[in-house]
Amino acid sequence: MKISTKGRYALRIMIDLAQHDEGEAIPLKEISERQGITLKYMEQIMPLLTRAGYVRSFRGNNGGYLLSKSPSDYTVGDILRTTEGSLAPIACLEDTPNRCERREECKTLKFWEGLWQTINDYVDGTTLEQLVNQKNE
Amino acid sequence: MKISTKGRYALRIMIDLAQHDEGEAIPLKEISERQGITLKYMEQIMPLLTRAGYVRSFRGNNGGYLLSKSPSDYTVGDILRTTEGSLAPIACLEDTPNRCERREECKTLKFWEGLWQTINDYVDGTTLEQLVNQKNE
DNA sequence: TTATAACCTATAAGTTTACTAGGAATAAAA
DNA sequence: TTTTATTCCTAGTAAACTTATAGGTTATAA
Repeated sequence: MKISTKGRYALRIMIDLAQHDEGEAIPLKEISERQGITLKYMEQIMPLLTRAGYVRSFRGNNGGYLLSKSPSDYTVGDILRTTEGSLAPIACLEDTPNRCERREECKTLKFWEGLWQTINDYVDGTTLEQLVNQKNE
Repeated sequence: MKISTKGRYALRIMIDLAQHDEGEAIPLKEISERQGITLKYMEQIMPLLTRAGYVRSFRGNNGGYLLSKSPSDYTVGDILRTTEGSLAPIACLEDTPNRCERREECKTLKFWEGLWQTINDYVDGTTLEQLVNQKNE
């Protein structure tokens, strides 16, 4: 029951982009050095965020990435679902043909649906801006 | 971000034990047939529940398992944590030496702690009895 | 004594995770 | 126009994890 590095890194990358936004595209190389995440692995994560419209990418010299919206307009849930996929705790809940033949008599299905809902509510209740402004004691 | 079969099966096994409890030990073979879970795999899951004191096991002829408490005395969280391990969504949260050297400056740690808490609260808010009495529409 | 059942340990196939690698496309700057 | 810096795309891969199988040992009621 773990969030993978894809989701965790994506969150840190988005925070980094928010913190260092001065209007100029930020290359992954910079983020890689600050965050200690390998460039090549980040290159695999970023297209997910680009395709979702969460960042704008600029190729070529002086290229890099910029957030497309204000940090307050992203929920953490948006970012996690885009990179991790669905946060459903069991495959049965997804549309995909993972349905169980015991579905009708399943005593646990509603419980799992509730957990899924609870997780989604929580992750959608925090914005990227709130994380950026997070103070550490 | 998925619950594994260990946790899901354990829950179904506990429900099955509750539903068929008539004072006599229930052998895994019966549960296996009803639930469509292989006997050998269940044999690996049960000792976790036995050691946790959640079921009493009886070896030998006419042996099997019985719940040690009333279904209302188990939360789903108890059962899942016993079989799945901690429900922490990232390893950083656990005591184990998974701590990150960026811990002090981490903007996301509190968020993950909150998710963990939210998950634990939810799974501890449902009892085995409630699942047994679950009606399906 | 036999049958039945839990218990224990090892192994193995399949899947996922977390990368690594190499090159193609793009675009600013020299 | 050439160089340099960057994203993008696809493939490969080692390690870990999941989901079992398999075989044998121990315990106990009939």
